[in-house]
Amino acid sequence: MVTMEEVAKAAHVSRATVSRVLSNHPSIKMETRSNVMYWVKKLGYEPNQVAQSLAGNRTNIIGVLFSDLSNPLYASLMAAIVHEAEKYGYNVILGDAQREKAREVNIINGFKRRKVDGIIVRPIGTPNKKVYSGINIPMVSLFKQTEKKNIIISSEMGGIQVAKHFLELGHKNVGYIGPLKSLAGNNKLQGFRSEFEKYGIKLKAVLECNQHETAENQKSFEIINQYFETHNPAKITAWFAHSDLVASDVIRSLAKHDIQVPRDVIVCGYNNTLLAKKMIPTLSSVASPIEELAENAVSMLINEINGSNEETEVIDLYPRLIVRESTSKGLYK
Amino acid sequence: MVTMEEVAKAAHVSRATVSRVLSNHPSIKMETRSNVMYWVKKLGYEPNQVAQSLAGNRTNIIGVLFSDLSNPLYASLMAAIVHEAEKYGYNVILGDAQREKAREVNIINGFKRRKVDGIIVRPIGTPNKKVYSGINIPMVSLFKQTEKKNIIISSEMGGIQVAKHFLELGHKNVGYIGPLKSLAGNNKLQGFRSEFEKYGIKLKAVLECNQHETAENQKSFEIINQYFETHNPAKITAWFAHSDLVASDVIRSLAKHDIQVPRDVIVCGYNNTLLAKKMIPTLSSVASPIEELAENAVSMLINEINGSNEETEVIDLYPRLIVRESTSKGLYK
DNA sequence: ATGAAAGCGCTAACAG
DNA sequence: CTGTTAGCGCTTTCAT
Repeated sequence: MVTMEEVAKAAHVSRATVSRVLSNHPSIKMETRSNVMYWVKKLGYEPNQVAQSLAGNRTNIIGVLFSDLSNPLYASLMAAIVHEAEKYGYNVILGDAQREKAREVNIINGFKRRKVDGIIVRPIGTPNKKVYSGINIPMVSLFKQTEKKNIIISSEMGGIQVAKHFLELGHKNVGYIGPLKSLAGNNKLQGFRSEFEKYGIKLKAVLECNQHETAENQKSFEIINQYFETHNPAKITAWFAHSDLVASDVIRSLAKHDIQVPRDVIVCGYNNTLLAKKMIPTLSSVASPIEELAENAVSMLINEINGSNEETEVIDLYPRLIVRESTSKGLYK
Repeated sequence: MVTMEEVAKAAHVSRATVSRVLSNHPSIKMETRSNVMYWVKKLGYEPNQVAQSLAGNRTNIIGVLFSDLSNPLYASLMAAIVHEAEKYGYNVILGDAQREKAREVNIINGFKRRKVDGIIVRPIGTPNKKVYSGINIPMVSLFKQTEKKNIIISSEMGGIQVAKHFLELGHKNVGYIGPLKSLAGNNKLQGFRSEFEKYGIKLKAVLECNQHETAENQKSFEIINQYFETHNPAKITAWFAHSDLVASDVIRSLAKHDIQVPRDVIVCGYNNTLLAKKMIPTLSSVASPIEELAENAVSMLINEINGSNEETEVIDLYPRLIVRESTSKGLYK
């Protein structure tokens, strides 16, 4: 392996000079610079980042921790973060807590031992104060608020947009299906409900399903089927599902009862996954601004790494409803 | 920050001893060990992995490089690799070449500067000999063969399985749609075709579409539509699509022509994505053994890191057809 | 069984 | 503008 020492010798300068040339230090004569660069190239020298990290007290690595990478939303978010970090010359070390709080702590401790310059985390459930307040390195939390920097995507706003869309299409018999206990689920419902209440309209059904975002979990299908056993499936003409997966289950159940989407009933999902884009019918869905989220998270983090203020801060991002076939037809009753 | 030095002082031993205790060196008296551990805990000492890496000449990091993370298959593979690596105490640094060869090289060079202990890579297109042969650290290639270690998933076998399935259902008028130029596409087709040829059956249609695995790309939809303009859509009763996305387009186009799947025509996809699991109808699809792939890749790599043989090696994994609604009915003509 | 000492390859004052 | 020097925090012979 070629070391800086060897370059220095070949170029008849000190290691310090080589180091300066490589880090574009201003006080270097053009001549020395080109001489050094000549030898750097000639010898094929590549700096050892581990040594740089130790000496420079800076790794240029950020740790990214997800609550659950099997959720496709997070998988694409992760890609976006990697791309964004790369622009700033940062590498990403990845952690997946797989919905287990214990892992969450372990992974964060691992990040610390690695001396990552900062952490981006999507916490599991309600962020544990003990864990998150005690983190003494730059941190940005996604989706959940902590005492550090935070980027939130307003689920309430998502619900409101869907409600407005349903209202425009003239629907008054509407239902929601999704989790009620989780914060995100609750907020979606809040927004959705409040918008209808402005017009004195009450939700005709609120079905609870606290399922995880995995394809194998069929709970929501059973729940909606069960509901249709005792209720006329055609009565509610517009369903808001808390995820695309659940929306797919709703459509499937409706189909089982010979109800067509969107001809008879319309359905809206959430997350704008592949499924929404390619299902038949394609699914209207609320899209989170993934790229924007990644950009904000990375730049916010790097600002803090570079020593900007360290106070609590919250950025609110808004999701956007993407209308597709599944809500493409109004009923105008 | 608590350093090893401080622990050593507190415990009245040398740093070497602390180091030995922490790395479970055998020649340490029980008494010293517990004394040292007492102070380690008391002071909350956490080893600095950057320093360990520099001194120990080993980072316990593996670099993982994908050709294109927007492909959902790779996103889940990545999660599996992260989980697997964690079991061995390794962290993963992630790279995404985004289908650009130039990035591929840059990222690999970045990995080298980071002194990763090994690299797992899914190369873009045909692996560039210059790039891949010259990598002088342990490496495992996924899906494509290089002169290093390789794990291949036989696409040919996937095609064969689909063909067998179609044959069992009595289908003789069958078509393929997918890329012909890429290796994987070609192999799928080879396997599919050869199985039918055993029975003297020729494929009735082979449609080329070299699309990327992104939801936005509608090319395959146009291609199949175009085909149906000049061919009776009901004539081919079984389609093999090279991906779930393309399969979805086929089904959509058939629906447009009032052909129902699977009642009139059956369709099989590839990759076993979320889409396949949740579409309506659910989609039969060929699943790659992601977990197995991750396990093999990581253990193969770590074996090489730990100095096992360094010869070229190839592991062949087989995909598995998962039958769902879209091919659930035979025609028995 | 433990300590002393020599690095790992680089950065960053401090001097000149 | 460049060189000298002192580390960064740990591992690992080589002694004892």
